[in-house]
Amino acid sequence: MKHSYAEYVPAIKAMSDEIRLKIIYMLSYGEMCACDILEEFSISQSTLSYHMKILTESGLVNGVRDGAWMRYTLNTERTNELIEFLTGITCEKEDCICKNSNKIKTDNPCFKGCD
Amino acid sequence: MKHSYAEYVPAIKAMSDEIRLKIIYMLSYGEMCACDILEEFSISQSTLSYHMKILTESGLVNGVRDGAWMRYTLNTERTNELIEFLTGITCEKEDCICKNSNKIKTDNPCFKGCD
DNA sequence: AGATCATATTGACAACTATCGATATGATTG
DNA sequence: CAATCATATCGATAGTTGTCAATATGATCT
Repeated sequence: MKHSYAEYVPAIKAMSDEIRLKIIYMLSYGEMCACDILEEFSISQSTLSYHMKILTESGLVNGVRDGAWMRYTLNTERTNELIEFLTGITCEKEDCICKNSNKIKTDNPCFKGCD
Repeated sequence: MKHSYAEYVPAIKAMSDEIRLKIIYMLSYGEMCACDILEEFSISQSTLSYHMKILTESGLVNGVRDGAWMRYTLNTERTNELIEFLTGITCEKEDCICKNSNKIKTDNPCFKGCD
């Protein structure tokens, strides 16, 4: 497997913040505009804008203008790619999730594999 | 699903660095001592020690003393848990990896699911 | 015990991050 | 077009990060 670690660093960095992690989770339920996201946090509007920029520039989140609003969605293609990457680099050998975690195996119809 | 985002932030942060990502990948192939890891990078010994501390304190990596050496292994239970968490928060709805990525589904015997 | 090897800690420092209030931009609405 | 609403950018600032050289600790081996 060929990995370009540096390529994924900005996306991982984008996820390494509690606020941004929550935003990702919120967006996993569907599209939201900035003002709706803002309501969920006690941060200033400029701070949210900063976080949204990091999320969109990392590719994890798509933002499109809709009139005065920004409509944000999760870029699930990108998040899936990231999870595949992380699965790949952590899951090479014997202790792999694919052999040892029956929990996710039985609970989830999604998890596909490691290598 | 109940998430404690803050709980995972240190581990994600630990992965948000190219050097540490590579170390994780190297450890996925099996145990290594600090001096072997050091050889793969052009950083000072103290800098590696700093990175290993972040990795072990995040729980992603186990370190045990073996005489003068430190033997490091990947904590796959923890990495699996993290991947399950990330899968969970990004994979709630329609565009989930479980429905759309045939690649990982067919390639990998591991990926289990989302929710 | 003294020398040596492997790793950790310390102190310094430049770069980066998260935050805010203030201000700017861009769109909508009267 | 003026007012207003939604979002972005700017400047300042405190805190965090990654790095190194120097030093300390801890183990091994004469």
